[in-house]
Amino acid sequence: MSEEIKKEERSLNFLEEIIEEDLKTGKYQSIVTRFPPEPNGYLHIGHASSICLNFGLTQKFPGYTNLRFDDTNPVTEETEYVESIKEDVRWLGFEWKNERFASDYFDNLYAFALKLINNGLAYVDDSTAEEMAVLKGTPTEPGKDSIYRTRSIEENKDLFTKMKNGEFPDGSRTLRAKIDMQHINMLMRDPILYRIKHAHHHRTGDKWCIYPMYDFAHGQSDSIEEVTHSICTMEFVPHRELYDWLIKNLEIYPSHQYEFARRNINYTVTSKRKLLQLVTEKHVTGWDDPRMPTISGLRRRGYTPKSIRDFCDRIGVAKRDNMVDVGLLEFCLREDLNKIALRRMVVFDPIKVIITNYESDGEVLHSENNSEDEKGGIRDISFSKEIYIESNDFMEVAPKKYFRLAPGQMVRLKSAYIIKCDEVIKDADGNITELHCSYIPESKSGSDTSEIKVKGTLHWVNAADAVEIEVREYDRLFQVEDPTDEEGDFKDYINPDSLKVVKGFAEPALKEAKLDDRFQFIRKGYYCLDKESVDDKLVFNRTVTLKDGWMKDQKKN
RNA sequence: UGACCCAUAGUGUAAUGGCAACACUACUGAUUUUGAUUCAGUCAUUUAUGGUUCGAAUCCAUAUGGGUCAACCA
Repeated sequence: MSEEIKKEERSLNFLEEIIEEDLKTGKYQSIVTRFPPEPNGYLHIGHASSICLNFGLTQKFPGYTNLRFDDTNPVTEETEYVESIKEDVRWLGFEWKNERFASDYFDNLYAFALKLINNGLAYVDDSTAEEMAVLKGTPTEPGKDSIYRTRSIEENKDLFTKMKNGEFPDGSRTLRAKIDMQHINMLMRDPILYRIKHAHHHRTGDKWCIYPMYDFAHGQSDSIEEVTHSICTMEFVPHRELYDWLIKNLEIYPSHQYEFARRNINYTVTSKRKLLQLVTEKHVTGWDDPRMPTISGLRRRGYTPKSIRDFCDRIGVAKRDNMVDVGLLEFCLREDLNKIALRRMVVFDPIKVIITNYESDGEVLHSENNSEDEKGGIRDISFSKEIYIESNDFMEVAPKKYFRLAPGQMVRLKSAYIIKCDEVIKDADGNITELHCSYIPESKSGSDTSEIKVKGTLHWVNAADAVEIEVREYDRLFQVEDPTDEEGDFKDYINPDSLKVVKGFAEPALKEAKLDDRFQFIRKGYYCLDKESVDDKLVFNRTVTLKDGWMKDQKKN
């Protein structure tokens, strides 16, 4: 209830305001949005923002959202990407009303082109790409008309038909809109509508050898689907004039384009071209490498859909350039994981502890799966005379306010007993080999009558049945906030320590881990099973560390 | 050297002519069988200058700064 109120009270973003106004004035009874990926790469965190926006709008207001693949360039697009995109959108928690492809509309688009030709608003140009570039002018100089601009309607029709019929080689001719070569907006200087590409299309096969350009497909597809609010990023602002020109001259359903600023996140890149480079040049293991900002990478890393949706919600939408701190993404992640992750104990860099006064063969203790979740239940953990603790949880010479184990100092073993360090055992070279401790029998977790107060609680594992696991510790992929803004190649700034593979000794309960489980290795971080994990070699990914105030203090001093 | 877009704490978003708000980060402190979580507190004269107005982050003008536009990519 209180959450609902909070939602209602939250102010609208500029797109929601536009929509609310459109609904209020009766311009629309309901709205239609679309998420329009090109199937030439995997979706990344930037797309998640667009997905949440487009689908979120039609959850908030009456209407629906289509998934439409912008597949007008057969040489770069593949079915593999279509499938991954669908999987990612679903995983994020959204369902589209209609699944469409721009290629579904190739016949309509061809007819639209004919209509423009018939109205004297499009012509076939025989210029080469180089000639066209010269005639196009520059942002500060007007362009010049092509000599083919004045062809007759009949000739244009004939030539365009022959283009379609495959009578010309690639690149030899284009169909262009006849607008204004002097136009201040470069996109209005007779933009190319169709180009010849004798290429196999992932859906239409070899039916076509001419393919429409983005500007002659996107807005038209919007219009065919009666999309009311076509939302795209700011770099398309100059395209809007052409978008509107085509809709007006084609006399088709008037969809409208609105632009927002794409979200940038520091310490990563979100450009398909750059991500593709990271994959093909093997800087990462693949599109779903847990260091990648792709949806599939984040998924494998252990991010939850909820945390990503929450992140997109929190960063909002506006029109100004931005660089969002990846720390916010991690905050959203931790917030969700804290509530759902199963607590487990794993020791990474073990040091043996012998509990000298523990006489029993061992016992089974109990620990809550998640102290944040009353319904999370408890699990068994075995305890005995020999255990491992983290070697950096012990210091022979402890500084002030060190709450961990040190000679003569007491700590609690999580869900077990309070122990005191009596003796430090070393080898001939002076390296610590084990610690001899004594335990307080009355301090057993849950039935503590010792009245001893300790400041520190350590995680530990039972030496006898600890399971060795592999842990992949991931860190940010880049060393600088904005790799594309630095001198030289962005790849020069890749963090060489973005992956560290370490060993861990886990409590046996982790053998039951499933791919969808989320764990918190107590006092360490959040982890999940990796898809490469097998029964006799468990592999975990570190999703994100726990916040570490102690470490921060240490670094300051 | 044109056109267009943008400018509010370190970061991201609010305030729609009337007390600059929320979240993250950072810093203090409390609680804690995770140095986590949780809780409490601290951190801005809204890019600049001028104008309109009883009153401006908001409207106007100019400047400054950042971004976009010259693919047969999307």
